[in-house]
Formats: sequence, structure tokens, C-alpha cells
Amino acid sequence: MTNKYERIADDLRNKLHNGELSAGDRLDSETTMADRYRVSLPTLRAALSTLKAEGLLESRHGKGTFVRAPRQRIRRTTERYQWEKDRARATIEVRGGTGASEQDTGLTMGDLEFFAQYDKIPASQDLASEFAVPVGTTLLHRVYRTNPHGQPPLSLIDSYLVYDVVAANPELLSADNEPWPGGTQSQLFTIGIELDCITDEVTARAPLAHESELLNIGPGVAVLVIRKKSVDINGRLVELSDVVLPGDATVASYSTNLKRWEPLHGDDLGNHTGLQARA
Amino acid sequence: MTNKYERIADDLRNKLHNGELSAGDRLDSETTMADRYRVSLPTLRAALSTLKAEGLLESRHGKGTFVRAPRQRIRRTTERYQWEKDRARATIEVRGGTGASEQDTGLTMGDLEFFAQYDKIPASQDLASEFAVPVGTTLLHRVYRTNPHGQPPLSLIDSYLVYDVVAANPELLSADNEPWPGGTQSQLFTIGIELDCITDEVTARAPLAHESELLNIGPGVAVLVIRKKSVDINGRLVELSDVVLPGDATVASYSTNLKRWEPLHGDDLGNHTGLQARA
DNA sequence: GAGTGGTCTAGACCACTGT
DNA sequence: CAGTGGTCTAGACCACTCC
Repeated sequence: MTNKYERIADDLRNKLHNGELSAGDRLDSETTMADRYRVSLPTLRAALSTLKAEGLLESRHGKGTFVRAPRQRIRRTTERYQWEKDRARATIEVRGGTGASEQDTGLTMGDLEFFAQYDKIPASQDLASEFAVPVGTTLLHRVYRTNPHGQPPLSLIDSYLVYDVVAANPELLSADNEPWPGGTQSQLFTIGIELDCITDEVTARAPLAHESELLNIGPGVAVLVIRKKSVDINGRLVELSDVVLPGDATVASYSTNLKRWEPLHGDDLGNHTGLQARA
Repeated sequence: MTNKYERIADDLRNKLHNGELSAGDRLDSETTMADRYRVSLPTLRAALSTLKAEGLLESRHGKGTFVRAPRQRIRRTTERYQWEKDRARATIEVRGGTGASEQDTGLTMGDLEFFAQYDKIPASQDLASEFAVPVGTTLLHRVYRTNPHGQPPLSLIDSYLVYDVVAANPELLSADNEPWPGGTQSQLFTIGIELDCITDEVTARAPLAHESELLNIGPGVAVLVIRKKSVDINGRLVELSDVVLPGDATVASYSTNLKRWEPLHGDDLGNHTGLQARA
């Protein structure tokens, strides 16, 4: 904490916590703050940039630096995986407006603008080993963006399938049929695939340049990256999605239900609650 | 991409991807690279800092800037929640060296140095609403750090319990009894609490200054934050942990098993696979 | 046009690492 | 000691926003 810019950042963080600065407020201009703290402009900007990375501040070019309102967090649960499976075989009327978007954002179609784009790519090392196919195997690559009405996207999704597998139904090869009623599991049903298990692998990292631009977050705001792996009832990975979500506007929720304890045996004389082992 | 520092960052990113630079390599000094790219030193440093934020580079004061070896990722699964519950009531001999650390890192005690610290705090607004108690209610605050043998910690854990609830067993009020054999669920068992469900709420953000220092990650490398909520069989939240993990060295894995489809009724004549609703 | 943040420069001094 | 990255300064010019 001997650094000037960390001290300034701490000072501003305090003002945010104790309410001296609150959501939407405009800070003084960079030059006036630099004067006030008696530091040079780049030093003050270093302080601001750490706060921007933490998602506390946001600066708008030509207007000023503002206290960021804590973003409404989108809750992403796994319940919809089962929900989607239950509807995958429903009639077209029931599947209705339920698109692939919902599967990964948890929002309903009515709230969303939908964008999808398909292309064919050769499997990279990474993807080839995930799908257990040779490197270079043709994959169907699907890109999804879902924006709530003109706002920046809530998620960037790159979905991959083995091309020869989905080619069994040519309707699945064109983005023109998106949003597909019932989502990905409904698409897979048309080629006889039933999912058994979906695993989310969650990591965090700094956004790439194009991600921070698309998601409209500062270059320092972290993103949550979910690699979603869909395995069918034969134990084969059939679909893989990399979902990129703004870290400050998302919470991924995962519940684990635990089995109830069986009654303990009366004749078991061990030490079940204490700290010391018996001699 | 018209910025100089982004172009430099892209150029270096390419060299990393095509193998021109590989893990452990030392880059040229900042002044040399600034000359080569014909930019000023601060500009070149801006390029490096974005790559450091992405976890691709790491600089060591006085030595140079190095290509970071992709960190071994620790896999954090939820299986150990059930595993821990199964052993919570076991004899002291069985619980053996299984400490609270394991619950949140997935490593075994043998690999770890253990640090625990307890104190009493009044409930903040946030925690009070989580526990459904009045603001200011006394909580037991437990801090855990678990280092693999002299290395930086893999996780920073802040655990909270309602003080009056755990006070039923005074042994639970002192860090001297850590690591408690069998972990938190075993501790809770001594005061008659059985867990029913554990929910992980996962978000991502930039690290705070002390977090990046403790975890030994650059100030830009994102962290994964897991708020783990343990609910007992009466539906009451009994324990809450905020777990901070280095984003580039962790993958949290969550599996959802799906129920098998029932056979479809033969008399159901709807459109189950096509795209068009029937007139 | 005045004020704002975004980018960039050309230096300076310090702290840390090796020999 | 020389070389490295970490911090800091005092400017400059540009792009954007609002009046």
C-alpha cells in the first residue's frame, strides 16, 4: 500500500462503501482529481483503472467517470437442462418459442433478440480430444448471441457438434432454422440422440478484446467462462458449448442435494463427535 | 484495433499461439521491445499488462518478463459434499486427517499446509439477509488458507456461522481445534445439524489487492468467487462460505444428471420433430 | 468551443536480481 | 555493478460530448 495509486484507489473505494459516492454519481474530472491528490494524471488514471477493473467505476468518453450501478445479475441455474429435456419431444405447438437461447441464458424468447451463425471448422487439438475424434475432423460451429432488446449481449456462445453426426438431419445444418423450437436437445432428438448428463466446467479470466467490446464491459472486468459438455446415454460427448458471461452481471447457481443420514447403529462404540482418538 | 498497444498485444499473442514463444521463455526487455516496435516504454507496458491480465505473461522484478506455463488447474467438484457428509458421523479414526480444507479445495491434508483463524463479527446487511437474522447479529467468522507445501494458497475462504447456534459446542469456537477431523459437516453434526442441500453461486471478478498478493497472481488475473450456502434439513441456512480461487488455476465442475425419457404414446399425433406447426 | 476521457511520448528515479 | 521491471512525472494530441 505504499503506492500512490493504490492509496488513491483505497480512498475512493472507501468513499464508495460509506456512501460518500453512490451509484450514478459523476466523479470529478481526472485533471481536478489529479490536482487534489497531488499526483500526475497517469498516476491518477492508474488508480481509476483498477476500480474500473473491479467494476466499481465506468468512464464515458467525453462525459466523465461515473459510479457504476451494481448490475442486475442474471441467475443461471441448471434446472433448465431438465426442463428443456422434458420438452424436447413435445409437439411443435408446445415447444413454441423456446429456443436454444434460453438454454444458456435462462431468459425467455420474448425478452431477447436472437442471433445465430453456423459454419464448419476443423477440430482443434482441444476440441478433438474433448470429442475423442482425430484432429481436423469437421465440426459444426454455431455462434449465438442473445441481446435483451438492443442492450449488449448477456452471453457469447460458441457451440460445437461433430458435423457427420448432425448431418443425419440436414435441417440442423443451417442457421436459417434458428431459433429452433425446443432448443438443442430438441434438435438432437431429431437425430435420435438422448442426453444423459450435462457438465458445466466453470472458470474465470480477463476478457479478450472482442469480448469486452461485445459484452460492453470494461477491458478489465472479468468474465465467467462455462464449458458445457452434453453427454448422451451412450456416454458419448455430443455437444460442447463455451459460454462467455460478464462476471459482474452473472451468477451461476449449482445445487447439490445430499442423501439423508441412516440411523447410527447402537452397537457402534467409536468416538463420533469428539476430537480425541481413544487410546 | 487501431491502438498501438492492442496491435502489439495481438502480435505477441500470435507468437504465443504459433509457438514462436513457449512456456518459460524470457521475452526481450521492455526497453528493447519498445525500440523494436518503435513505441514508447509506457505504451509497450500497456500491451504487456493486458497479456498479464490474460494470464499469458508474468514478469519478475529484476529478472524479466516470461511466458507463463499454463497453470495446472485444480478441479473442484461437488462430489465431495456428499463424500464429506457420509463421513461426518464416522469415528474419529475414520475421519482421520480429513479437514475442512478438503471440503473446499478437493485436496487431501497430506498435500496441504493449513491455516485457520476465528473471530466474531456483527452481521453485515448482506450476510444478515442471507442468514435471515437482524443486521448486527453476532456471527462466527472463520478464515481458511490452504497452501500446497510453501506454494501460494489455492483458495481464500471466509466462512460464516451464526454464533449462538455453534456456541452449543464450545469446541467449535476456537481455531485451536482446526483442522477439525471430518470438516465442517462433522462440526455441525456435534450440534445436531444435518445438511440437506449445498448451493454454489459462482461469479467472476478482478481480484482485490490483497487477494492478488495472497494468491500470487498478477493484479489483472481474474478470480472465481464461489458463495457456498449450506442449508440444513429444516431449510435453514447454517453455513455460508465465500471461496476465492485463482481463475487461471481452477475449474469448478458441476454435473447435472437428466432423467430418462418415458416412451412416447403411440396415439399422440403431434409434430414432434419437424419445424412447422400443422395448420 | 470548452471540457472530458483515451492514447502516447520522453524522460526520471527506485527496487530487485544477477555477477 | 549493470540490467531488469515498477513507479511516477509533465507534458502533448486526439476523439467524443454537450452547449
